[in-house]
Amino acid sequence: MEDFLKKHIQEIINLTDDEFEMVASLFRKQKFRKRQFLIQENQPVKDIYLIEKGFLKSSFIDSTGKEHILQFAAPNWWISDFAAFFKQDLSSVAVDCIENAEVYCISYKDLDLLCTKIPKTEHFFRVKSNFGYIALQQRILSLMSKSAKERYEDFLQQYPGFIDHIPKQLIASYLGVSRETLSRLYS
Amino acid sequence: MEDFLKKHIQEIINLTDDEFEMVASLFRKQKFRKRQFLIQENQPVKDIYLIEKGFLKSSFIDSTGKEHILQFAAPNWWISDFAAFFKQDLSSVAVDCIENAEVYCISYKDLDLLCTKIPKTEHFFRVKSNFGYIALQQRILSLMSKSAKERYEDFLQQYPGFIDHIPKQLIASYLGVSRETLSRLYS
DNA sequence: CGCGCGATTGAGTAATTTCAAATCTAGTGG
DNA sequence: CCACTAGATTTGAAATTACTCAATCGCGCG
Repeated sequence: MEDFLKKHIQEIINLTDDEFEMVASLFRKQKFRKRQFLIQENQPVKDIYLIEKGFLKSSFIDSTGKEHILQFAAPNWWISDFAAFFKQDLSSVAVDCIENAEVYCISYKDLDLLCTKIPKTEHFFRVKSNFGYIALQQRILSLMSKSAKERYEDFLQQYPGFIDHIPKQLIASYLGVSRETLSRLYS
Repeated sequence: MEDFLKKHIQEIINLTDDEFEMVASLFRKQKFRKRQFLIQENQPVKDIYLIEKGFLKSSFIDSTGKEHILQFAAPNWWISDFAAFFKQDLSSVAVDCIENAEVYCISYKDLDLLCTKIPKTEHFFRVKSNFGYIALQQRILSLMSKSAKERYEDFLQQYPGFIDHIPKQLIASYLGVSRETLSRLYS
């Protein structure tokens, strides 16, 4: 039934059926429509979300009103305002749907409970966090050492499935350039 | 004896004396001198390092030969080529000392062992990883949404202890601007 | 004292932004 | 099925920002 969840977790750890029962019981399934917000600015962040279907983004509006994309999320990716979630603070980042989406979510309390009851799940989330860290580090290096064109080509190569689902202006914002500049890269 | 290590870990988890014995037995203490490398490019990365004394940096040399600072590390900070370490791959990042340093290090195998034997330590490293992720996310936002001057002022405010230990040209590289630009900010 | 390292300054150049307008496209309601 | 519209992309031109290259300056350490 919760086949998606099971497969996702078993890419990293092995769980018994009983253990998985507990895991599944702590996740809730939710559906959202395009342009709908999962998290808006300045609100408590209860959950982190694992995407089963659809595309989402997390973004930050700066003091001049410009939107900066922190993250895209495709199926099998996690998304939230992780800073606010882990510090149990108010959000400074918004999360919304680029396409209709179906997600599994888990609350801070339940995540904590899960990690305490089943240490293997704590391992799962440590590994996920490590890889998230590594990905962000790569992105910082890319922002600092590469031209807009190189960053765009790397993006296309690294996430070939994204281009068909995400408007170019959002990709521009993710890459840290204006949409005009991105548009001019191949002209 | 390993008082530093104990204090550092107990900021996040509580360990019994026996548990701490095991922890301490898996860390090794090392000393390095200014300009000495802990990790050089294209080598296996055996360890991650917790700084007791001194200042270090991790940096990446791009295709044009320019150095980009990924991270500084002061006492109580961890440093390594985390990407290479967690993927057990060759380093693409170098780690070296800005000042003479004393560090505790632990190998991949021992870290794994520790997390398996004492689940609380896995929690410790998950929390550390989460906070590392959050810090990198903040840095990405800063790189994308702020001017060089704002980034510099944020840096000074966020890490007031660093300015006395780290040459401005390295700070410039960390902030993603040329040393000349940083020098011109207040003129 | 001299050398190496770090910081500064100047001038010209390259890259990207901003603002404005035009064009293209996909989805929606009639 | 078409027309309309909002969203997305492209293009142009001017302005801005930061970079590069080069030279100079300052200083602490051996």
